[in-house]
Amino acid sequence: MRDDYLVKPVLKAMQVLDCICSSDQALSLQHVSVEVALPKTTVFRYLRTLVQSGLLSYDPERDVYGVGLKIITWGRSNARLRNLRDVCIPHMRALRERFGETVNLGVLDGAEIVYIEIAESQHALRMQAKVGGRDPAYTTAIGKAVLSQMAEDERLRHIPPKLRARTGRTLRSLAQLALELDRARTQGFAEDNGENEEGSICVGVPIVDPAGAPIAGLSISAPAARLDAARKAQFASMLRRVATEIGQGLDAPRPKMMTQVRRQA
Amino acid sequence: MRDDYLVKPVLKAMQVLDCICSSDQALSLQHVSVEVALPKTTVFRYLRTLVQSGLLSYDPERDVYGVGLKIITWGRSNARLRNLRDVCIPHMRALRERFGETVNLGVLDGAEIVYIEIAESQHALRMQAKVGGRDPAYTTAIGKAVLSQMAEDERLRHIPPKLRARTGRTLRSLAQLALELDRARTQGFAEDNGENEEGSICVGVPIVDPAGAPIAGLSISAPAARLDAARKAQFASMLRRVATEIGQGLDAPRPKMMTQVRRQA
DNA sequence: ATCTGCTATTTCGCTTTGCGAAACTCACGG
DNA sequence: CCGTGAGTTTCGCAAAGCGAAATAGCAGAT
Repeated sequence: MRDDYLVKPVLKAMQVLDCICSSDQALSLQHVSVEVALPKTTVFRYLRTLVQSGLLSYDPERDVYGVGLKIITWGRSNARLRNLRDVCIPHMRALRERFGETVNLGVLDGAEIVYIEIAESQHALRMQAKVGGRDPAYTTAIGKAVLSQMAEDERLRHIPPKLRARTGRTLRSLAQLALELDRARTQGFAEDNGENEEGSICVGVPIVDPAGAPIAGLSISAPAARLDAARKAQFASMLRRVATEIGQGLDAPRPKMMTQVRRQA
Repeated sequence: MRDDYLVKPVLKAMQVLDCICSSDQALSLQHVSVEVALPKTTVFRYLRTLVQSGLLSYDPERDVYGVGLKIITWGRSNARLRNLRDVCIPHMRALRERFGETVNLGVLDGAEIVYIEIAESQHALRMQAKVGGRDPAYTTAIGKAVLSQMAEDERLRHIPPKLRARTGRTLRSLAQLALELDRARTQGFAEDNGENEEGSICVGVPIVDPAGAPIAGLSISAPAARLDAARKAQFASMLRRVATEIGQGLDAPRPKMMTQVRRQA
């Protein structure tokens, strides 16, 4: 969707917002200004405006801007994902209880997988992804599972032009990746043998909605030491069963809309 | 912080964003336009711009706009809160194991308490607040605990002019509330006897940082049937112990800043 | 105490560019 | 086949966003 309808102040303000929200600490005007490469005055105005809107918080003591609480509220309130999450959580908990390993739910965003729910293993040694965290799609089991369900052209839009190696095992070429995805599609699940994180193995399956679109992926991850071939196969078949069940339990892709207006201006 | 430096396009775009993010379903242009009371054309431009920035998602199939994934990522990445959460979570889990009831962590935002972490009871009958959810400060144990630590003038800025009754028990007058807050301060914990949710009882304590500012509150909630006076007292004393420990474990309120610039423009 | 170098604010005039009414397109559904 | 109601595009005006530069405020250093 290219566009001549972009409002520049908003675009720039969103850059500023992104800069602050992506940082792990509150930032000063100066800092933000150089980071987004916009004039100090401009950034100043945006920061004030964003604070006013409740998206950012301002600490007058230290003259720094941080993430506002409104965003935290929002982060949890995406209907489509909440629905997905609500459906998946019980299954994920059950899988964790049964196998004792971490279960991850992720969706594709551009070329990245975003984890939207995680049921953590109770083992002391466990994978530590975070809800909201991201990994390249092509290095993860979830990502590969989702990609494997896509048509060639669609797929390419979710793979970066340059495959960067995260570990020694990361696939380097598109050809290798295509092969791997084919294999994943035929066998019904994808694997990640330490391609994303050294020593961490994942088995992932796609979740496809009733219309056949792969909208998310489910995986179980564990340290290589705890995951031999037999256990991996067991995980895979269990994941597949769960994923198809979930897929059928999802809203058909045409929910109701626009019943009435609520809030006032 | 009143301001003459507000950029109107940004302000209005944030209204649009808020409208979508606060809704539990994706919304059409038309819908948003009437809800925020801005001309169709204007809203159209903002929506496009926000999609472009990755804050909103667009479903061309149904012509509706929803919350973008970026926001979910952001929601989990507030340094100050993450720090607070990281410190609190183990304690909260421990409390839940020990007492079997739901433990809530909330911070004050304006006149509301926002729950930023919850350790849920395993009882079938349990309180069901959600992370990111909000309640008026003056009706909750966490809110009252936090308010009780504030000076009179500061406090007033976090109490709405009109106290609306959530249940038959909700305090109706500022005088009553002031009395209750005084009691909370002297006894070191606050109570909510079904004032926020019928049949739900809470015990809450403030978490104060090393500088003495009440930055959050911790509470245990349970159905009235499971929470007699003795158990309530037990919870309160345990909560107080935990809260002081947490308070001391927090960053002293003057962290380091602005070491160097990272991302490029 | 004064200076110095930093930062956040404020001013100000230019003209960019955001605005929204109205015209247009397009897909349904009667 | 035309009406209805949605999203999209056009267009000309002047509101208002812009950013250089001047100012103020606050450190720590001299």
